[in-house]
Amino acid sequence: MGRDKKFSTHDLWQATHELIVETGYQGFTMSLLAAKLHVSRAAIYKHYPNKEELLIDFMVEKMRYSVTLLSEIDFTQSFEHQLRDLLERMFQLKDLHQILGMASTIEDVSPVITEKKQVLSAMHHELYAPLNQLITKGKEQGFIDPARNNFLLLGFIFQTIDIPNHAGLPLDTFIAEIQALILHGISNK
Amino acid sequence: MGRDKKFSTHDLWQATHELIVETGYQGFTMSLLAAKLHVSRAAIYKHYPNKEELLIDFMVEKMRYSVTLLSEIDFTQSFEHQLRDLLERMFQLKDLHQILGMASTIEDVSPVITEKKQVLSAMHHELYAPLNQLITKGKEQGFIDPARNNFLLLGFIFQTIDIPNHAGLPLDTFIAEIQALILHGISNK
Amino acid sequence: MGRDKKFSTHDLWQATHELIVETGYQGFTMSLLAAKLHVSRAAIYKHYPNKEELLIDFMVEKMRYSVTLLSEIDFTQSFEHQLRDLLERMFQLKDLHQILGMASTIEDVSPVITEKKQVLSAMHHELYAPLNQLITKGKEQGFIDPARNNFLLLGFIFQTIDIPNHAGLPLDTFIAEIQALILHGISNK
Amino acid sequence: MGRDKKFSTHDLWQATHELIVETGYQGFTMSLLAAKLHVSRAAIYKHYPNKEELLIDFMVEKMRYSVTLLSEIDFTQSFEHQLRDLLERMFQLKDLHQILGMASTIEDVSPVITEKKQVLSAMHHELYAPLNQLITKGKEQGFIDPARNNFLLLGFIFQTIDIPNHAGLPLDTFIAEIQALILHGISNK
DNA sequence: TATGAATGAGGGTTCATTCAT
DNA sequence: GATGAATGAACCCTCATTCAT
Repeated sequence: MGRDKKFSTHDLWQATHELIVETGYQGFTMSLLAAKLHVSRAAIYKHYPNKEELLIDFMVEKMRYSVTLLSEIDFTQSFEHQLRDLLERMFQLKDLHQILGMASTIEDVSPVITEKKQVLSAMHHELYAPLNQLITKGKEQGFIDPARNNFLLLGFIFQTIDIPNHAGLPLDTFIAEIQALILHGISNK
Repeated sequence: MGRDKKFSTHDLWQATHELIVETGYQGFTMSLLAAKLHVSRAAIYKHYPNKEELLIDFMVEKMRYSVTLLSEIDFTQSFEHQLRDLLERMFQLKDLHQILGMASTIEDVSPVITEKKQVLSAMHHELYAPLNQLITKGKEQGFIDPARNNFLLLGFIFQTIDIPNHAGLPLDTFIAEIQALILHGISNK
Repeated sequence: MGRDKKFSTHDLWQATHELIVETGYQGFTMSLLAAKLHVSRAAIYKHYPNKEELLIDFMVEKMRYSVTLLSEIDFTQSFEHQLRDLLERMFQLKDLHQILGMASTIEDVSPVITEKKQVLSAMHHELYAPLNQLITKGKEQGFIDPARNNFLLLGFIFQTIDIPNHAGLPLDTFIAEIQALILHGISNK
Repeated sequence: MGRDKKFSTHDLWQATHELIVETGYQGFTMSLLAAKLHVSRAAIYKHYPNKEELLIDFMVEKMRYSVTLLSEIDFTQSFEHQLRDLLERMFQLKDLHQILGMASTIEDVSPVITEKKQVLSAMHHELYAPLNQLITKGKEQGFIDPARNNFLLLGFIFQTIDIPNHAGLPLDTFIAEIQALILHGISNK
């Protein structure tokens, strides 16, 4: 019963994803979202009780996907293969990283939000785990100087992945280049 | 003579800078800016006809400063010293880089804005010039493989500089680490 | 077995009554009403074309009941018994009186409404009839000074009945007290 | 400096008073209020940060005035004069009583509201004090049976004052009639 | 000149009502 | 015949901007 839906929850998240990437958190409005979905603003409130909860749920979902994706890495590979594997997966998560950074700016309009923000924060650590694991492995196997600060290396990798592909390289080449930069920087051997 | 101005253009830009770093582009409001200047909102409109133009001009000004700062590098130094010099200067411009990234999100509310955005975009290239020059030098002197794509290397350096200092390293150490990462990546020599 | 029974007009009025007492006219929403009936909002529109008409009809119905109840008084009783009888009946109509007071605030969204509001207004006079009759009787029998204004006495009785029972007296005692106040006011004999 | 005000705080309260009497709490909207003041909705927010605070402040002010007015009664008068005095004062406060009844329905949108609601509640008791005092005096002087419940008598007086003057009696006569009804009810002496 | 006052557009949200299955 | 989905108007509130002193 009831008439056909004009948009599914999946559509909603898809549009949310696009919009948040385009406008950022502060520029994200229900009007724009509704327009993207060709739907009235009110219709969105049938799915989510308010903007904050919509965004938080969206982020949690994305985060869950990210954590899963990164945790599925085969840890038995060689260091270099594992790095390559990781990079490829992180590429799929590209704007996600950006999106998740916005989580902290979501206002605590209800206890539900506060709670979900904490969940999100906790998942952030899970997200780092495989990377940390890889760095540790690199240190153990002599690829990385054990004296180096893990936070710094983590930040370095995250930042490097976000290099914009202004040169328009094919994805494969681009990833290979990124990997080379991460491993050896700009210097000639 | 007229009465004393309550705030100078310099004050205005100072306040704008602080506010934009604190709140981001979308969180930037004329109310907050006026409050920071201890001035009425209306007063700001004596200087600038609207928020967009104020921000664009602010960015152009910052950009001009950045271009100047980077162009003052001593090009006669060795590659490594020049890199270090450059990094230190880029560190001074840190939140600037972030600020300039917002330029594209400024709405084209008038042709003046559109035009100034183009000016800004053009200056972006000037900004890259010293970096590009450095890379070229590196290639000539055999530090960098000449086959490598300049855009990529540029992006790499910009991104690496933006690594957040979560580990809380002292600035000097931090810059040295950044330089090492740029030059050699995470690998052990 | 069969499906759940849908709601009857009686259910509708029952729920309307409860809801309007709980929330008042302005707080009355179709959502709340539908929830009380365990039915979709749309279902209610099968019975009534809009909120106003529903409420007006509800009020007319209640009014009809009230008129009937008050007109069934035995007019052959003594003045005092008749007063007591009347009071007891008016007590049964307590929240009704309150409800009917809201009628004037219903918006004239359609001519039908306007018309029914007039009907309601006319019935108001019928409602007063037994009371008026009683007052007249009281005047004839010397209980009430014939010079007194009937409207005033009517208003007095209506208001007195609406005294809130903050003291928490048992109903019987409460009615007796009300009657005493109506007859003799606060003065000691 | 700045241009002339289109409306003063006094105008605001005047309009608030009228509107709340006309529409009740739930029907009270900022749009209607702004319209009554021939002003934009936004302008009102220069005076009060939100609807609730406006209404609560309005009520507190009215309550303060009421408490003052009632507490200025000369307690040395005879019981009957004091009653008359009180009634006349309560007549001035007529719709106020109705207004204050709405206080409890104001939503607690901020701690400020919650606090002011408590203040209001406390003042309510102050408001009753002179009436209570009068009743006690009446009991002591033999005008009122000491066995009678004070709450009931209070309620009775409040309700009686709210009798609508449908008969259109001149105020003086009307008050005299009210007093007579309070003292002796409808019965002939 | 700088200001306080006012405004209109737009943001989030709710609600009566309509639509289409 | 009842439902879930969708809508538009209206609500409260904020913000960039203009007005008039």
